[in-house]
Order: sequence, then structure tokens, then C-alpha cells
Amino acid sequence: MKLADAKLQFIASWGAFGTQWGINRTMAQIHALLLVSAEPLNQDEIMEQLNISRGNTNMNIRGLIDWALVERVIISGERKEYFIAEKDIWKVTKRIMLERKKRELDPMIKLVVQLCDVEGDKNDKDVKAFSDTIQGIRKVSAHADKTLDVMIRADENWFLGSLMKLVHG
Amino acid sequence: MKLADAKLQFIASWGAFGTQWGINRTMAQIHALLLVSAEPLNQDEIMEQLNISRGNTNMNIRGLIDWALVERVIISGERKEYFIAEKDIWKVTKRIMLERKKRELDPMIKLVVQLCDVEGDKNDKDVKAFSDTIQGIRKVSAHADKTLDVMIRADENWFLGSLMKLVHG
DNA sequence: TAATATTTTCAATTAATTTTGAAAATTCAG
DNA sequence: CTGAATTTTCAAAATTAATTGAAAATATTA
Repeated sequence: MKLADAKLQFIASWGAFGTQWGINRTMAQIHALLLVSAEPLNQDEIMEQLNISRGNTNMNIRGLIDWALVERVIISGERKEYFIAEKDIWKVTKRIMLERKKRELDPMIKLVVQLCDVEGDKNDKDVKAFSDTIQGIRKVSAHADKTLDVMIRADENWFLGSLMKLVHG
Repeated sequence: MKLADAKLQFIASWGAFGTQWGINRTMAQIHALLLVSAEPLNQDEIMEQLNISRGNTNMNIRGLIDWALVERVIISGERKEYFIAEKDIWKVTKRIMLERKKRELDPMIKLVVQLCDVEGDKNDKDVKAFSDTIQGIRKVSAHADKTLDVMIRADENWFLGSLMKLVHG
């Protein structure tokens, strides 16, 4: 397969994946483009390669910077801003885990803590059904919270090596 | 807090979370309602409690059954179908992990395997940038695949206990 | 500072997704 | 079988999200 075709397919597929994990198509496509570019790109180059408007490009680059997946780089002698993606995929994975934890898990923990005691007879089946579910979510989400903290702090080799040992020994 | 209010807040919040992880609001709300119900509910009861149409209710119950988060139950003497949610939150978590792995990780692995060799000089910086990124994704996604398999197969206590030992020892 | 290049914003448009509700299909009791 | 109850489907409507493009803001150069 030719490089140009492979790039196009990668960008298209990464864009489709993005929509599944709550990132919009354009943001994921810009990310993909930068991931496979040897050199930093500026806004105009991104617009042209992906056929998207200036506003869209700008907003989604900012989004990627917020997720810490992309950063601005200064090229001396150039007036325009250039952008480059973090290429270490394990770092990318950890940043996405961190961001999603912040947006999804942390609010859920806050919710169940807040709902964990309701008025009423603990033997009433409705009260019990509610409390049991909330307690279950509380327990599992607290575990997930710890687990993710460890994974996010971990070095790839350390973590995966240990996990594999865990699995096979 | 009163049970009725707590239920309403749980349903509303769970619905909002759902939209973040790619499940639509209604599906997440039906799931929430069933999670905190002591008894099985039928379609009409769900429609009434959540103020949603029959078609919407039906489609989303089916969706939950596809995800194996809800199942039909027969109540003898009743003509209508009743529904009940899996209440073991660790099982729920594993089913969601399994489903998302199937929909998100497996296709990604397929993609990078397909793109992993491109024509051209391995020393060309553009070819190299592309291959390095694809290889990186390949490596991390293969590890993630194994890790998730282990977690999904694992018993909660075994897995989390071992992981905690790993962290603290 | 003025002129120009570049980035950012945001109201209006377009596209994608969700929801409705009524009709069709199915199931079940007699 | 027949008819009523129940479930399912799906085209149309409503809602929500993404995108455009031009104007405003900001930064840079001379």
C-alpha cells in the first residue's frame, strides 16, 4: 500500500473511532494527521489536507491542546503557529485515560457519595434496592479510581510487565 | 434525601453520563430506572415513569438486552413482558468493557495490522513517521487487548486484590 | 503607529442523532 | 380460527451537535 493511501485510510478510520469514544470526527482526524506527520503542520496545511474550514480547524486544535495530545511549536522565521502531536502512544493512552477519568468517573463518584444515604426503613425492599445499587457503584468506582491512578502514573514496561506476571504466574 | 428524589436524581445523572460514553440518554435512563427498581417493570411502566414514547422505550430496551445489561423475565399470569437489570455492578462493568472492546479496540487492531507495512524507503522521514506511529498503536493496543481479556475474565476480588498487591508491594 | 498577517469567535447553516406515534406484525386466550 | 393485547418497525418531526465563513480580535513587522 502506498504511503498516501495508508495515511488517508488511517485518518478516516481514526476519525470514525473518535466518534465512538466521544471525540468528534474532525478532532480525531486532525489528531490522526498530526500523528503521522513527520514535520509540524500549521492551520492552513491542516485545513487543506482535511478539507475543513478555518473555524472548525481552530476549535478542534484547541480541543486537542486541552487534552494535551497536541502542542504548539515555534518555527524560527515563521510567523504562523505550527502544531505537533505527542507521538508516544503509551503517553497518549494515559492522557486520554486521565481526561476521561476526570470527566466521567470523578463525577460519578461524587454522585454516589451524595446519594448513598436515603431516608426510610432499611428493610423496605425499595429502599434496599436503591441503596444496594448505589453501594455497588460506589465500591466498583472507588476501585476503578485507584486502578486508573496506578495505570496513569505507571511506566509502560513496569505496568504491563507486572500485569503479565500477574496473569501468568 | 427522600427515596423518590434520590431515584430521580440518579436517573437524570446516569442519563447524562451515558451520553458521555456513547450510550444515548434514554437507554442510560432506562438502565438506571431498572437498576434501582426492586421489582421487574414492563414497557408501560417504564414509559410512564420516564415520560417517553412506546417506540423509544422498545428500541432502547432492546439495546440494553443486546448489551446484556437487561433481561426479559416472565411473570406467571401476566401477559406483558417484564424487564430486570443485572444488579451486580462488577458484572455490569465487565459487560460494558467487553462490548466496548469489541466495538472499539478490535477494529483498531484490525486497522493497524492492515496498515503496518507501506511501500517505500524505510529511511524516508515520512514513511518512518507513519510506520512508527502505526507500530506504537499496534504495540499498545495488543497490550490493552490482553489486559482487558484478563480483567473481563477475572473475579472482582481476585483481580483487584492482586492489583492492589502489585501497587503496594 | 499603521499596515498586514494570523488567530479566534460566534451566529447562522448544515448534518447527525434521537424521538415520536401510528401502522404493521406478532402473540395469546378463548 | 378470531379478536384483543402486546410488541415491533420506521418515516417523519424534533432535537442536538458539528461546521462554516465572515467579522472581530490579536499579534507581528516595518
